[in-house]
This record gives sequence, C-alpha cells and structure tokens, in this order.
Amino acid sequence: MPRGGCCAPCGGAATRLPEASRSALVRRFAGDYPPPGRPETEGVVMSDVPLRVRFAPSPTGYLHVGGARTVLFNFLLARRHGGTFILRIEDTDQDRHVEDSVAKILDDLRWLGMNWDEGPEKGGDFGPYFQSACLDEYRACAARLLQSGRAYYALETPEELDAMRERARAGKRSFKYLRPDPLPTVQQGETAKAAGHPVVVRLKMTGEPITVQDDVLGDVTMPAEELEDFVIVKSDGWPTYHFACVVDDERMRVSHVIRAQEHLMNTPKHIALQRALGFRTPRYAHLPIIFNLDGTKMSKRDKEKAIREGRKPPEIEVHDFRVSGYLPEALINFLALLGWSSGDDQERFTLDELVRRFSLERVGRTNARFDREKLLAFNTEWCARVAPTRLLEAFKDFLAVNKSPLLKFDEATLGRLLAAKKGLRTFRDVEDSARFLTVSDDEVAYSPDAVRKVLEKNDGAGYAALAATLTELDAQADWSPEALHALFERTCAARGLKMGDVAQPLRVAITGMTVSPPIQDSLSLLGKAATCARVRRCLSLRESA
RNA sequence: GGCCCCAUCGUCUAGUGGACUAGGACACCGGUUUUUCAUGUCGGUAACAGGGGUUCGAAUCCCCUUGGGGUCACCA
Repeated sequence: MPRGGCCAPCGGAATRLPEASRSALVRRFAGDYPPPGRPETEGVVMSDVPLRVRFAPSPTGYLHVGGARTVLFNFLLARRHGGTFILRIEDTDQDRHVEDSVAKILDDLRWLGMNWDEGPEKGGDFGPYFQSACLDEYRACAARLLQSGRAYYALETPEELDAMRERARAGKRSFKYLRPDPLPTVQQGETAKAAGHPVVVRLKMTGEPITVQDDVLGDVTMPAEELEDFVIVKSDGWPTYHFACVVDDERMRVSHVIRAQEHLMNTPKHIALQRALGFRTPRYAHLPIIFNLDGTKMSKRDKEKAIREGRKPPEIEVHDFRVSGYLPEALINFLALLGWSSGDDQERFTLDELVRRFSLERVGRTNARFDREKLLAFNTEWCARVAPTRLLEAFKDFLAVNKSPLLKFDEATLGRLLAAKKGLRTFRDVEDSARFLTVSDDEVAYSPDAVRKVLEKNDGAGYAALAATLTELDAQADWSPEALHALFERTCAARGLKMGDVAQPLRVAITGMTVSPPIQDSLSLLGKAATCARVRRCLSLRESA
C-alpha cells in the first residue's frame, strides 16, 4: 500500500534528497543501463530478471473482452514462468473516471479467474497501484527531466494547437509539433504557470530513430521525423498516460509489457522516456487486435445501436457474457485462441492447460475476428463437460447477476433444473426453460399455435390423450422423474401411442408452449398439484372456447 | 494523407523450402439419434490475394501491387 508518497526510482528521492544525493541517484540509474540512443534497448537481460507483468486498465467502465484477452495473455505468461501478475489502475484522467468501475473490473477479473498477485486489495511491495496516488513521484520525475534539459515547458494552449492542426489539414500537410526556438526556460515556464497560463511539459526527443524489439512482431523502427516532442505533464499537473505508465513500470519492475497492437506506436515514446530517465526497457509484445465478425471495432456503442434498432444487444464487455449465461471457462478458452494456438490440433483447454502450454512464440500477428458462434459452441461443450457442482455454482452466479426469479428455488431444485436441461448452450437457455415454474397455475398463457398443432389437430386427439393421462396422473403417487417416465411408457404401450402423443399435449398443458425440459422432469419439477391443476384448466379452457 | 503492422477455407487457425492431392475447430450442407427445444453422432462443401523473382523445388524466402488494420490528443 502507499508507503508514504513515493517509493521508487526517482520519486521521493528527488523531492526530498539534497542536491548531491539526487544526482548520485540519477547517476546510479543512468549508469546501470546503456546510454540513451543505443539501438540495443536492453540494459539488463530481461530473461535474467524476475518475470513481472501487469494489466493496467483505466477505470472508465466495465472490462472489455479485448482487455480480457490482454489480461489472459499476461496472466498466462506470469503463471507459466512463475512470475508475478500485477494489476494497476490507470486513473490519471479525472474527467473520464467512472464511478464504481474499479470494483466492476475487479469483480469481472475474479469471475474470469485472473487473480492478481499485486494490486488493489492485495497490496505489494511496489505500490501504489493506483496512479492517482503517485502524483508526487511523477512530479519529481518531471522535475528531473526539466532540470537535465530532457524536457521543457511548452506554452501553447490547446486552442492554439487545434488551430495549427486545422491549418495543416487545410494545407493538406500532416501536423507535427514544432519545437519552439528558443525553448522557454524552466524559469519562464514556472512563471507562466504561476501566472495562471496553461503550461505543459514536453519530452525533448533526441532526433534518433527508435527501434522496438517486439517478441511478437520483431523489430519495428520508427523514423526520427515521426517522433515529436509529446506532452508528459498536462496543464492540470497530472501526468499523461505515457509518462505515468513508464514511471510505474519502472517502479514495479515490470519485465514484460504485453498489450494490444494499438499501443505499438506508443512504444517508441515510452522507450524515449525510459532512456531520458535512465530506466531499463522491458520486453514488449504487441497482440493482434480483435474485431467484430464484420471487421468493425468491438465497441460498447454497438450495444446502444442494437437497442435503438430493436435488435438484441451484442456482448461486448466481460460482464455482458456473464449476464448472458456464459461460463468463464469457455470465454477464457475461446479468447486464448484469438491470437494464440497450440501448434497441434487441440483447441479445448482448461486454464491450467493454457498455463502449461502458453508461450509468446506461438502468438500470431494477424488481427482476429470475434466469432460468437464459435464461442457459443465452446460454451455448449464446456457446460456439458464441467462437473455438476461447478455448473451449479456458475448458474447461481448467473441468476444473481440477473436478479432472476429463479433465485427463489433451493440448490437441489436448481440442480435438477440443470440436469433436466442437457445440451444447454447458455444459462439463459436454462432460465428460459424454467420460466413455466415461475408463473402461477392460472397464469399459464397458451400459445395459439401450440394449441392448434398439439391439442386441436385430428379432431382434438391431443385433448383426448390429455384427458386420459389426467386420470392416470391423479392416481400416481410417486412423482419422481423415473416413476413418471415409467408411467408414460406403460400408458403408451397400453394405448398404442408414441411418446410424443402423450408428452406434447401434457407439455402444452403445463407450459402453454411446445418446448420444455423432458416431460418427466418438467412434471416432477412442477409438482403433482400444479400439474393436475394446469391440465384441468387447459381442458376446461377448451370447453369454454 | 504520413508512418507502422498484417495477409492460408465465411471465421479462428496449423504450416518455419520437399512429408501439402494444404490439417484442425466453428459455421454451413446432408444423414442419423430423440417425448419438444437443444445436445450427441456420421459424412460433405470450402482457402494459400495478384504479379514478379530466388531455388532442382515455394503456402513457406525477397520485391512490387492490391487489400485490411493501427496510429497521428493536454484519452488511456
């Protein structure tokens, strides 16, 4: 937990230590690592260093599935090599901060089984794990950069920059921030700031190209002209993402940064920052991006759009899948295959198997599309494969997050419901199949189609069968599925009927529909009294019609 | 548009110069099981973006074209 301000590379030290010790500190860090500008980025061979990875979400809402895949790969690498998995909250943008989102993200991570070793609720020796608690440290690092001339105050206002961009666009030129000449001095910057002028700090790029050595993509070199002096401290005094990220990664001794490919162009900036601060450069691995099946970005806006158009909203965030009745085992398995493959024909993996088999070498470079049909198929398989106790546990979680009316049933009943719904694709199927249990007997609504097709057809053959069955049901004492099944087999044989001739009318009578769990299970779950009451009502409705 | 990344069935992918008449999974199509829905089960259709090289030989290496994507914020 926060150990009194700053703990790390430059933070507390730079603010509190006398001048001499500070420069000694700086020298120590600069001296441990290669000088800036060397294409070889490793000052330390990262394979000799303890493996530490992190997932660093910003608290702007629920956890996105793409994020989940990133967490998974980080988690797998850490577990595979006995490393440490860190969770860090990147809350440097007060404007975008969404209430409760940290709790929600944590909750969904736990649901996925992505347990972190250091971070919120866990603590650790390299905190704080919330960037908002590290302001002093960022300030100190910025001060150091300013003192050493590696960064400078810039006085343009956002409006001025916008105007410059606009002009560039009008002239069909690409915009690049031009370093002021002469540079404002630290003194001038500070004076302007004190006078209330919006002032930012920018990193002074060295004018050299920077190569990212990526474990997935190989070497990627950014030409020097593409690297501009970017902002590291905003005018509100908070660090930008780049700056906070680099300082935190160093403090947390992060050895491997695994993130989506959309961050690739950020990496040269981060490397520049590391060199300016004398930090080491972690190993990088950029993951392919996940899109919708149609190639568009998976965005939570898709949900709103679908609702507006009267369609069922697609699952976008991890929480959506949880609410829709997916098993985390299936989601994890599916996500693992988006960018990684085992190399043989195996596609079904438990988390433990993934941990045993995962390696960055087998991560691909091509963007992937999120195929919901395949996920559904995986979920179906996982529901059939998982132990009944586990299925029940997950089902209860599903009912809880949905505040389902089925919550009123005891565990034994829920277990029977699950057992009766073999072949379930999602928990939503089970909930749907149990709906008839949650309405009162005289509220059963009869689907006209069902009545026509199953009861009225052939001069009311269905009604006749139903009436005959009712007599037998009245006389039946044992209401277990087995006994009921035996009863129906006897009646079928005795009356020369097929099972469907008996089951379908009954099914319609007790549910109003043609679909329900196997008839003996449906009746058993409903109970004798309700069953007979519904059958009588169904029969009487015919007479009154 | 500049820069960067990528390119095998509809989708996820295997494939690291000869074992490829290109393998698996999902989807799809057809058969089958079944008291409904769904499962299950059996079989089938389906791909190396195009063009140049290199090589005895290329899905695999190189170049170009095309296509897709990312990024160009005081967001992360």
